[in-house]
Amino acid sequence: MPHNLSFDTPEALTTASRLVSPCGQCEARHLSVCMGVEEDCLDQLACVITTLRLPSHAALAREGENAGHFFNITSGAVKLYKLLPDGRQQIVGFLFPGDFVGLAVRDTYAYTAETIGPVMACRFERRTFERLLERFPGMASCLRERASDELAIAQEQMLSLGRKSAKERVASFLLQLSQRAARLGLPSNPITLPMTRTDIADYLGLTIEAVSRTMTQLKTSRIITLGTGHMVTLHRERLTEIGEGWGGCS
Amino acid sequence: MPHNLSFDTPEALTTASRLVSPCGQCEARHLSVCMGVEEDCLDQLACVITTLRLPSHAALAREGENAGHFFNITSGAVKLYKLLPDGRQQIVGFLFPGDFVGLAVRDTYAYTAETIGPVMACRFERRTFERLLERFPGMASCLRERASDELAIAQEQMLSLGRKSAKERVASFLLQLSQRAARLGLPSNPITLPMTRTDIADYLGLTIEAVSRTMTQLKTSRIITLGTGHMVTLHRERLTEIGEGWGGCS
DNA sequence: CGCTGGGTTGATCGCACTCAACCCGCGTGG
DNA sequence: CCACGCGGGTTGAGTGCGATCAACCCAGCG
Repeated sequence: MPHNLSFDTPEALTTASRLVSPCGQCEARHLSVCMGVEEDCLDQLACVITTLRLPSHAALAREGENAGHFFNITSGAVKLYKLLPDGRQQIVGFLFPGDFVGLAVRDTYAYTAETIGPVMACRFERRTFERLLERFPGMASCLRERASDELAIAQEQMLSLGRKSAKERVASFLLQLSQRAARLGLPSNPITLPMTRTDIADYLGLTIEAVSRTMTQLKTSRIITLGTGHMVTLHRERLTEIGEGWGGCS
Repeated sequence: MPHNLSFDTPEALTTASRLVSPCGQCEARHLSVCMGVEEDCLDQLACVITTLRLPSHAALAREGENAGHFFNITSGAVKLYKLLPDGRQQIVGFLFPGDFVGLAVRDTYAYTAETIGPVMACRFERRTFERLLERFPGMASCLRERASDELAIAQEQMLSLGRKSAKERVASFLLQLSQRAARLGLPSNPITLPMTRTDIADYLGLTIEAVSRTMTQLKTSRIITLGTGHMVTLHRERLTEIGEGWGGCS
């Protein structure tokens, strides 16, 4: 019996390259395609999944806590952040539908995972999930690929944080969001920022003021257009030039 | 017939938690322990491995090139770095014996991997390696763990780059090196820095001058002691306090 | 109506960057 | 033998980018 899940991005579920959320029976097809699981084994999956419907600012996992679960985001967005004792905060990643919480985890969570707006997610018992991976090598290799992708994104982010100017960081961040939107089957040019300026700042290693100033600077330079809501239109050529760091001081 | 490999860190090979370098026959025992490979399948591994003996400043992989190989470091140290068009450089990781080059890679290398001093490494054909992973699920899950570890390190580094002061970055870097030395079976307190100040700067998102100043500042504060060569003695308590960012302005 | 969260803009400050000089050890060659 | 260049490192003086502090705007909401 299919339940009434509503996906923000139905297109996401049709891209075979992504490991999408196996919530119950209704995504059986996708599981078999994406995770290398035979159709007749799906019941084993369905019975170990808990479907979560979360409000804004809910914590899926907390830094330092015992890592008992593993999540897959179904809809909405999640931020992963680390804290310093005095309250300084660094967001180490944003997760969107299809992404996993718990890839970089051994025994305790290394970060707090908090929802940005309402989120739907699938939750697995960690141990159960490990056993599933043993049974279904396709799932395991898929997961390995995803971990690789995350690592590549993290390394790109290290480049931003370590060597790029505020303008370059904002530019490459917007382009990154645009790419992720495209991968989710959403429009890649007028993009929507699901997170606040504070979150962007905490991701880019800047202050909220610096982000705000940089955005208006990009706006007045006609490199982006700020629309209603959190819509942003990107003028790719010039934005790419800046984001990739072509000696840009301008 | 065992060949005359000399390991910088023989102790490394005895820690079952690490996936050590399977160069030829002589590490058969470790393979079977660490990679979940049956002893009688080792020939399959041995025959697809190329043993490399590299000088200083040799490139194992170059950013943007086709990712044809997969490496495991046997001895020495390697830096992974990304470049911006105008020459700015960010080191995204240091690799030591037992570590892999190519974890975060899909089709092309996302970084350049360059040796720091003489290095010995094992090289696999990428496709062959993928096939091995299919045959030996133990290897695959081991690799997944390693990717997770790398990701966790990367996230910790994002925190440093985004939110820590120069002093805090240097402190946590030294502590990180100390931990890695311990995992390799080397002394964890008087540690040796295998890399230059320039490399440290490019890893920490600082300039060489900032690194130098910070080191002398830590030295005059009696928090570290700079010895001969590239030896550094750490005074853990205070260094940890700084490195973990306890509001430290002092 | 006031309060709050999110965002923008202005003025000033300070940390790390930049530019520069200098030291040391080492290898090379006249 | 010394001169020289070079890579690696340290130290000093001045600058600038982004942080900090502060004021303000706006929309939503009880």
